[in-house]
Parts: sequence; C-alpha cells; structure tokens
Amino acid sequence: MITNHLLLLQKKGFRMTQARSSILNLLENTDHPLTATSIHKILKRIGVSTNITTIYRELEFLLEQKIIEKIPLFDTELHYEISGRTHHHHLMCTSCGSIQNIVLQSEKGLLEEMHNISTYDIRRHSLAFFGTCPDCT
Amino acid sequence: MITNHLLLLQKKGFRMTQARSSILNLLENTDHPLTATSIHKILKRIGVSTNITTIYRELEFLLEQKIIEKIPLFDTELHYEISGRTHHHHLMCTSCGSIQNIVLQSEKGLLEEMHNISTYDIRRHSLAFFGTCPDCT
DNA sequence: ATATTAATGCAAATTAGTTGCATTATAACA
DNA sequence: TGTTATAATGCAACTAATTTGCATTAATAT
Repeated sequence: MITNHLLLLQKKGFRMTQARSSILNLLENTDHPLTATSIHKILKRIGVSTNITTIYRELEFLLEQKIIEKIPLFDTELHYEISGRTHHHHLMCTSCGSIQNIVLQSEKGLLEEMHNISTYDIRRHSLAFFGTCPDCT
Repeated sequence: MITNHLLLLQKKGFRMTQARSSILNLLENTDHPLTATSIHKILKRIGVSTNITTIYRELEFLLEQKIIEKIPLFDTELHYEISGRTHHHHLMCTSCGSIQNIVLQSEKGLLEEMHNISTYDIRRHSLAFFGTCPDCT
C-alpha cells in the first residue's frame, strides 16, 4: 500500500523501498508504539525479511522526517509510533507489557501551567501511566 | 553520612556497605534522576571505586525496597531517583541532556479523568517535558 | 539502457544491562 | 575478641539493544 507519507517522501527525493513502505505501513496500522525488534519480528512473520540494521536506520530516518515519534517507556527498549495522530498518551501494563493509547480531555490546564512556569522552549511531552491490566489482575 | 533509608534497611537486616551508603547519599543529594553509569562516574570522581555491576545490583535492590524509582526518559539509558519526594515531573533539554524537576499544581483533574476512563489498576505515571533549555537556545 | 546515489546487508564494534561463581566483609553471637 | 553465616562484591563472560564501516544492490532520473 502506498501511503501519503510515502508519497511525501518521494516528492522530497527519497526512494520507495520495500523496507520503508512495510515499516511505515506497519506503524500506520498499529494502534500502539512498537520497538525496533518487534517491528523486525512482525515483518519477518509476514514474509518481509529485512535486516535489523535497516530497521534501525529507517526508524532514525523517519524520526528525522518527523513522520514518527520516539516514546520513552518503562523498559530499556525504545518505542516508536506514527506522529500526527490525535494527541494521546499511553497506558502500559507492567505485567504483560501491553500498551494502550489514551485520549485525555483535561490536560490543557497542565500544559498552560507548564508553559507559564518554565523558560524552556518546550517542544513535546510524554505522559505514560503504569499499572496492571484487567487480564493480568 | 548515615541516612534514614540506611537505618531502615539495617533494621530490616540488610547491611550498611560503602557502595550502598554512597549510592543512597548521592541520590538523596541530587535533585535530578541519574543513570547507572552517571552514578558510577560520579562515585569514581569522589574516590569511591565501585564496580558497575554492584551499582546495577544495588539499584535493583533499592527499587525492590521502594527507596528509589525508575524514570523512563528520552534516551536508551534508564534513570533513577529517590522516591517519596514531593510529587513532581521532569523537564529534559534535548540538546544538553540536563534534567530538571517540576512541580505542577494542575494535574489532579488529569489523574481523576484517567482513573474514570480506565479499568487498569494504575500504580504510577510518568510525565516528562522535552525542549531546549535557555542555555542551549 | 545507463548513471547516480539512496538504501541495504553483513560483520564487527559499542553500549546497557545481566548472570555465575568465587571471594570478601558486615554484623550477629559464642 | 574470635568465629560464623551470609549479604554484598568483583571479575569475567554473556545477552540484548544499538551503531558504524564498507562493499553491494537497487530505485529513479536522464
């Protein structure tokens, strides 16, 4: 499938390759952040044999292009997700590791307060909740 | 220096060692989260030569004892800080990597909303802001 | 078709974190 | 004050995550 992101990249002079399109496709059709190794495994399972190095390089490239975002969570591995979706946060089960997206209505005040008290040029934030999911309780 | 945490551990039957007391002391007197390697470097600099393995093991132990907390931030390395301080969040400069603590008044509504919409047993959350600090602008 | 160079694969290196095992040292107690 | 039990340590080797160099392949413009 050829997505808007892919067309945009092509317009900028970058190439449309199997690795690029399948990684993009996977991230676009997954509703929670993925790690490099999980992307690697999923692609292998569906018959796209891509080297793990390529995945790391592609993720770095997509980050630079601001097509994806880095999500710091509780473990050592970094997670990635498509940017530009409805603004949301994450809820992670510390028992099974599953991650869910959450949309919160009431964060406006928090961000305002933050911008008032800080002299930093704040570009983004990450908010994650940790607990046990119903299945693991 | 012998701290309350150390005395509490002694009361529980754990020993007071140089590694334990210096790691605890460092975390207690630092106002931002530290990584295992940064702890290692700082201790070396002040003349406490502790093996990095010991630091990892001690951090794991202090986590189990709920004396410290794990802070997921933007980079690959995990950060740790003393628990039980005034509830706060973090502001990280993506240019120089410095981290600052932030106390926000207006997060109550957010947490209430979160507990209302979720069926998870939520134990903690982490909120971090990322941007450029005045020095790096 | 061909040329340019972006993208890839492989191997090797680096960095973060973990594990096994023998040794050391803290603290309890005879 | 010694003796003892075992918590804590150090070292080496290991695993997992990520990065780098370099030669090769392949996407696109001409």
